[in-house]
Amino acid sequence: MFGGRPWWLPPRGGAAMIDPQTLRRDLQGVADRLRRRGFDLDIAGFERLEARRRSAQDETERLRHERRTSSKRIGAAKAAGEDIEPLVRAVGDLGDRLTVVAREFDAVREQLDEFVLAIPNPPHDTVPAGTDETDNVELRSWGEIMEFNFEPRDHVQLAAEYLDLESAAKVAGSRFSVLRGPLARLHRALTQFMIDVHTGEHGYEEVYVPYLVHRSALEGTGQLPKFEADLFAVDGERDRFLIPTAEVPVTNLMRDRILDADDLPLRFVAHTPCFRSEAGNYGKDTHGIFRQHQFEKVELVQIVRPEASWEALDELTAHAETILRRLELPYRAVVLCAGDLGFAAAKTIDLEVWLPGERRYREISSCSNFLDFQARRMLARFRNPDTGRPDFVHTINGSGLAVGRTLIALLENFQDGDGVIHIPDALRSYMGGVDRLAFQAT
RNA sequence: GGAGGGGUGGCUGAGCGGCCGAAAGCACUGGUCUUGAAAACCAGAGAAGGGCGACCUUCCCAGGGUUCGAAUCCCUGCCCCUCCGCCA
Repeated sequence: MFGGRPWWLPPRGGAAMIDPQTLRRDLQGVADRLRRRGFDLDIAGFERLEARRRSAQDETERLRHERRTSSKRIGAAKAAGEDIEPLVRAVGDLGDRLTVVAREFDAVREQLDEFVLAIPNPPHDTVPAGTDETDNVELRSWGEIMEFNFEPRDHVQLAAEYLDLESAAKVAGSRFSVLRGPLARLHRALTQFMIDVHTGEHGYEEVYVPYLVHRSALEGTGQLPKFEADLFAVDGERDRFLIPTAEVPVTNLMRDRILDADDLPLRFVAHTPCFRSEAGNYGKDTHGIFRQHQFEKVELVQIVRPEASWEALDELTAHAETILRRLELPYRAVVLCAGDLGFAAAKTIDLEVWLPGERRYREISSCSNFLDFQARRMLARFRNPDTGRPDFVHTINGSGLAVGRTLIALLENFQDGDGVIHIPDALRSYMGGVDRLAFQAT
């Protein structure tokens, strides 16, 4: 009614993340769980806002009720042919008083929305304690780490002939890459292979989605409002951003919907470029194409009923692992500790592939269960047949896999010391049948 | 870019400044009937928020305005559809 709320924002009340009821009922409990991930919830601040909200809402609704009943009475009197004037006069400055308190109510609500939108998802109980990646816990590992009888090269050395970082820098700056010839084809082959496995064997529906999205979509999945610095905004008359992951457009397909329970679970796979400004990562991974402003990713998204989400996380993680196994790439799965969790995730399992060039495991996929955190923000619901009422769905996603990093892993793991890269069986049909690529390594 | 027409509940679709949270149909839930199901008939049922509760408030694309009172009237924005032009 008052205050400019941009059209692209979700309806008020949907703009929560933690269930506001839970927040009010068990503020201390929520604060305790959030502390595990290093988030300090301002309890006193919240209670102050809540107190203001309560009185403002109370007064607003009381005045509205009064206006409603008076107006009805006037209508009835008019219909009966009576004199309306005294009744109209009795209403007096009701409208003005209502305007004042309603403005206060709106202002408080806006502050509450802001407050609540900035609260991350509390970690699930099974998430290990810890503050950073050194506290993550390995769950399992797979594959033999290659022992070379020569000094393994890294991907930049191996692919030098077809990896043109100078040209990329010339046209776009640092952290961009140009791949040529067989390298570009290998990159494309990987993408096709991944999508085919997920659609053909894992039951995912392939979707093609926008690479530019509204602010509201990013709020829905949790990248905004807190992490605007990580995104590329597009200058122009409207608020649009390049997607940092396909998770954003794909998960938001369910925005503002009430799904049939029979339609769940939904499984989507999308191949998109991803754009990240990598602000705050200035000195990190500057070598090669490991960390880029633009990269390709095949993303898996599942929309499931609440009771099915933990099983779905394991399932989706296994789907991503399938790609690594088919490509014969050694990897391990680690569960992120509370302090290393992303803003919206309740639990995350990272897949880390072995990179001989660095002699260590590096992240190649990140699979998360968001519970109803994202669903609540974007109003994604299903009609619960048990109650007949709409309930929030749970959302899960993960990379299956990051294509550029898979390319790195392939080059580094399957080098033979003479500039020859062996192509794993699973990929050969996508490479026109060739089983090796010969590169002029430096 | 030019000209028109529209945005109403899970979906389709009526709607007079007060009797409209909103007809009707579909879908849904319960009941009758049936061995069971379907069909038919009867009944119920929108969403969000607040309150221990009786109950109250909000919501007809969004924002603003007129009015005692707005789904309905006015202004602005967004989106969709049709036609013309342009274009991959």
